[in-house]
Amino acid sequence: MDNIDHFNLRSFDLNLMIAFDAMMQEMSVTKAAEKLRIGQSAMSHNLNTLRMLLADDLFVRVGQKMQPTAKARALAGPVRTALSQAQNALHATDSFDPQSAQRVFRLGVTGEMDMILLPVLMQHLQQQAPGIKILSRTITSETVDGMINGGEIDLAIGCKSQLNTGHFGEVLFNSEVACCFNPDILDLPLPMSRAQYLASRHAVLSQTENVAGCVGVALQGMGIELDVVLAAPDFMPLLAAARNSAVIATVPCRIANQYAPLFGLSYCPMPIDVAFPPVTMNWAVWTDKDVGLIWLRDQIRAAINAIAPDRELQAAE
DNA sequence: GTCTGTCTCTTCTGATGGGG
DNA sequence: CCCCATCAGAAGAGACAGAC
Repeated sequence: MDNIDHFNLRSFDLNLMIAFDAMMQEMSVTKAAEKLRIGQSAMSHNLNTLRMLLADDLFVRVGQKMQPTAKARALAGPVRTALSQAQNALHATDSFDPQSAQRVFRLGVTGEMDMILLPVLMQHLQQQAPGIKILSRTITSETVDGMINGGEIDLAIGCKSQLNTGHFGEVLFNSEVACCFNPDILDLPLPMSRAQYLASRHAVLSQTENVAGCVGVALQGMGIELDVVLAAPDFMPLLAAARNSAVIATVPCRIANQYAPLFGLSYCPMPIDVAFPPVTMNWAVWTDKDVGLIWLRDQIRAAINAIAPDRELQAAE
């Protein structure tokens, strides 16, 4: 604690970190102000103060939205962790020792997070909490409310930003997708063009009865029809299909980065700019008094931060 | 050492203008 | 038209000096 620069911290109001965190979640001065129950001008002033203190624009206006700069994105994780730790220090009424704790945590995760988060999270837990066990349950946007309300799962991680009242939630990262294909079967360049993407046949994720999947539905909203020939609730069948047939598997960038090379697939960013729902973490209000679960929540944040951001995706053969 | 009055600074709101 | 930045003014908190 002796090396903390109290002089600099004196000029940095903790509320500015809260304002920054709200901006990262809302990507809008107006919405962030509403979230913190202050006026838009006060929020704008907070942002301006942050810009001066950190010598960076932090958020730049692009059309109707505020886009975070590289520095803002780099600060997002550490700021959220610091706020969480401060909150824990103020509210914790019990103690939790990860090294000695013996406990089973029940995580509700979507297929995507199953494959992205759990390998990294387990690596963290093996080192820091050898007595902790994870019971992973598959969730969908339809089942998550009932499972978290019924106590079947402790935390829910996936693509659903709003649960019923009585829950806390936060955005972990924004979903971006990549196109994976077998270069021995499909003669496509890297990166492929929008026209080449639309002229191909597709394998997409779908957790509903709709064969168009979340990608097809998002494109339908833009007036674009995708030729979907395979819809599956998990990503492995999509990548396997792309390996064996002339289809493009559209999957989250993190999945493409980690798993496309294992299937011998080439991949590149999706050539159409589509806004998908962000990946979120949700938990019931009562769990906020559970220091063990708060600790796990912070481990999940750390694991997410340890995974390369989607924006780093480059076309790869 | 404690209390009180005054000044200064910070942060807020509401109004308004400008950019996309 | 929506949203952000900026300005003027108000309110509250903190710093400081003087009185007791």
